[in-house]
Amino acid sequence: MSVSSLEDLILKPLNPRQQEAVTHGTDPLLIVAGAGTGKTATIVHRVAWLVAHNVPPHTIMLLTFTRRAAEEMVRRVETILSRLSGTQLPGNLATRIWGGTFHAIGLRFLRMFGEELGLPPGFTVLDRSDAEDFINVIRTDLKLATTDRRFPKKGTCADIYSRMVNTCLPLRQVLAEFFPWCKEWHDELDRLFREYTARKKESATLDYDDLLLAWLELLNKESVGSEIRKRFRAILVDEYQDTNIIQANILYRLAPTGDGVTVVGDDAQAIYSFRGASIKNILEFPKQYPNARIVTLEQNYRSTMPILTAANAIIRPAKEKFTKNLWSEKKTGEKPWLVAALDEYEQAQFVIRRILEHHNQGTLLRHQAVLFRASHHSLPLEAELTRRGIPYHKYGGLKFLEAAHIKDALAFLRLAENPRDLVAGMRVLCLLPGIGPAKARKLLAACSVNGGHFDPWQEITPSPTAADIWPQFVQLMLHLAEGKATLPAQLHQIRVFYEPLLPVLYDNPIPRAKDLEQLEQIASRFKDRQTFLAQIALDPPNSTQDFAANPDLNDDYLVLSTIHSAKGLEWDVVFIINATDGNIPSDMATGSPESIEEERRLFYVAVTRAKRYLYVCYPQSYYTTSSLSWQNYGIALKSRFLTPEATQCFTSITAQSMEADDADLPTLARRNTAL
DNA sequence: CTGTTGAAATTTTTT
DNA sequence: ATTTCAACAG
Repeated sequence: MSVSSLEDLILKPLNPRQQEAVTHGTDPLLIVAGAGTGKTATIVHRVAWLVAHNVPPHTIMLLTFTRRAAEEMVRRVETILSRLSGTQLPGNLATRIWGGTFHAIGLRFLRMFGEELGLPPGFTVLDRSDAEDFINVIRTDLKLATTDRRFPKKGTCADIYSRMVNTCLPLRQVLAEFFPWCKEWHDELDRLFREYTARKKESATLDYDDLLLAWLELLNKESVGSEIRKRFRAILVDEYQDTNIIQANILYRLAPTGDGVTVVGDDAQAIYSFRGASIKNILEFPKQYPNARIVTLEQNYRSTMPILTAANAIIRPAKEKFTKNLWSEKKTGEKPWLVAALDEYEQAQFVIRRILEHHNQGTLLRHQAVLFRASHHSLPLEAELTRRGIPYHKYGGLKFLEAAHIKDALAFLRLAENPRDLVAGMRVLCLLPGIGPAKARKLLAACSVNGGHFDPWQEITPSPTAADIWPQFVQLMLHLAEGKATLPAQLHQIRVFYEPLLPVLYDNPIPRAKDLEQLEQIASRFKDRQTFLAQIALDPPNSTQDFAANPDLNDDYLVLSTIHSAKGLEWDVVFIINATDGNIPSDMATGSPESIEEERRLFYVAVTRAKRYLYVCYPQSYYTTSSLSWQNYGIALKSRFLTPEATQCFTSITAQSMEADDADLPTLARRNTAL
């Protein structure tokens, strides 16, 4: 096939603006892509275009926000190219394009060149909760729990630390701006963080933030930096509005001239400033790269016009820099609904009723989603869904891997991989009867000498209570450290040792044991332990609790998601619940004008997820669920973002008026028999 | 030093 | 409802 007809085929499905972006040359390119304007398609086709123009896949880097996004894009590029050329492309593209999150790709380079920074080859990655545990260990060591006032919780400490790193601001300023209630602890926190940094080095562990910092450091090294730079001819960054300063620096160090750089984003959808993301990155891209070209995509392919009108009205009061006005060819459609409910219970009833009605009319459950600001907002709804046997998957909530017993099992593996890993070591050792934090510390000190080995443990009997189990434990660790067994076999051995401990350690040992089996299953898909551990730290699989009452429905489930986790996704029917002032915007974010602006964008992101039907619901009062509750506001108002102008774009109703007798409420079971 | 119990405090979103 | 901390028994 000739190049020109290949070009035609790549460009054919695209609109003129998208084509412009796809065919753009090597000067830096900023694609300002409004919600639903075919951003992913544009990136995918641009990569395909590059490959078709003899840019070798292994010289293309595709940086995305989630691992899943990267995988999907690379897969789509592959599909396009193989369909168009009619032949199989040389090699497996997916493995040849450098696709992944900043963190994942950073890790890849650190595995290759980490020694240049003095990183030991077996270093392990701490996920968020590991980092918290680590901080907690140090916090008790430093005896920061004084009696007069309470020290911030480990999670808050980790938040503060991470914010400090990702925004490159001094601790004092971070506290003043984002954690004013912790200001008085400045000196203690400072000591804590210094110690944390030092101990991470000692234990050969990197947290998420370190992955970025170390990657940047690598790029700043003359030899490695140029070695990495010369490997790449094209670098594409998705969701650029949600990158932070370090990430922008990484990009700059990867391609100082901006040659071959494409960034894609939407300043109206910047919602990750709590993670240190800086909207300046996208706004100042044209300044940083003066020869940059800007292409704006405004034609929306996702939603109907009435939904877009509402979305445009919601974002209008924001001070967007790259003004966009989304439009669609789908002129007709139902106006979105603004639903007032008496309380959360009535809201849940309404939502479920509507979901079932849409389902009856042929919309699968998985094409419908309920979105909310904070993970716990969905709890009343979940209770009701469970009661009625409606299956759902929740995203952004608790992860499968965060369950204590799963973390335990993984800690065995991590410790075997890196005997110096303090968090994993503490975790594993404290599981054994008769061993607490103090003994665990001593034992870890004994085995962390000369790079770390478990041999010294063979000579020790740590305590009478542990006398029985200790030799077995040491055998297990020695065996795992040898690394001869396959990964599933290793996990199996861990299970044999660990499962008998479950009943002593936790309630419900039986379901937990089942989870361990499942973990073994998951592990069988991975080649080696190191990859498995890294993947699982960087990309924890979302727990998919199956509440399916009916096995036929196992493959269809309603989606519940936080708005943050809904980024980039779309559904036919979208419900936004708890759209009250105090939830959207969240009470915790009303401190500064900037954070209120971010909440507005968050609401905008939620609204623009809907393709055909949109319901924005708000309960007018809250239950004072328990007298213990310190949040017992009686009356709630609808979100301040639902201005009169925005409200006009909705049909206002009350949940009650839609609610008929419970008797004619459609049920999943009844409809099921009809299928 | 470990493991348990009860009282007190408690700020969302996630790679 | 959950997490943290202090006090106390073994």
